Amino acid sequence: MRHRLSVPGPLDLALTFTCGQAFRWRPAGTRFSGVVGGAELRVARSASQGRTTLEVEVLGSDPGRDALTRYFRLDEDPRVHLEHAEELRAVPGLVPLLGLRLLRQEPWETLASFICSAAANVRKISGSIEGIAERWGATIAGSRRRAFPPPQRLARVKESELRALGLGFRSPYLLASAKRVASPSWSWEELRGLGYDEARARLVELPGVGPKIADCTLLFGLDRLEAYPVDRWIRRATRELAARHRAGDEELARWAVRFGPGRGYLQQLLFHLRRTSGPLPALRGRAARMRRTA
DNA sequence: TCCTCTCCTTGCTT
DNA sequence: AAAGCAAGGAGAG
Repeated sequence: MRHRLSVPGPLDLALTFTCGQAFRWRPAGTRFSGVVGGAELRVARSASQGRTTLEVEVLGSDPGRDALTRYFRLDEDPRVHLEHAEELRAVPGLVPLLGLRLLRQEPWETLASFICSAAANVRKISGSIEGIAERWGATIAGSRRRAFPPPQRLARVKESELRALGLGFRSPYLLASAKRVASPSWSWEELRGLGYDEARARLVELPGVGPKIADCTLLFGLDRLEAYPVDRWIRRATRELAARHRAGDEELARWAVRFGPGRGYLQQLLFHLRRTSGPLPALRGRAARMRRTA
């Protein structure tokens, strides 16, 4: 099955897939291959007459056109998220990153991925997630890749098996969280209905999940763009922008509320920018000064 | 309550 | 070759 999806606004596939939000995408010839749900997707960008199109080939169960549009967030132009953060236009190198699309990923896979992210790098996280899928994931018709296993499946593996995959100290956390999420008392739908603070508090109760991983799960897996995950790079970036070099993580997240409802997306741009381009200039806009105590 | 420090695995880099 | 580093969290002090 093939789909051709029209793309509003800029689109940079390499940036979207390698920026550290998702861990199952990799180059495949001139395209990118990724696993989403029960399908392998092979995607490429094409453009003609000023219109951009995303070409999607589906192997396995077809998510359907609407689900793909949602996953790749092609129902919006990413530039809208800068409307409440005009001062960020002054940050060199930020605007060219707007081709990065924040993906709407599946919450369990997102949670598991970021439990694996503790004190790891993107390459290691990808290897861990791919290893879990190869070992316990369902096969995909017509593809050599495998789906990411549901929590009920992962809840039945042994900690030693996770350690054998190289997950190290993250192994007991991932296993225990899988058991919690697999239990009947856990409901992602209920979580979606909660406010940001309550949903975050619920996630932090899971073993191996602190504020940062909870925010990543909310942002990448539950479509909550008000989440602003503060990791070591965003800590540096935001301290520099705010010119508050002693600020703690929660204080930085509160400061970033000024970036508006799309701050989670902007966090992703800042994360990439800070990693690739070094220190950022302090914001000097009127808003930055007036709301310094917000 | 909040802050700081250390430990926890692994593998690649310097 | 020893140390540093990588989308952190838990527990102690």
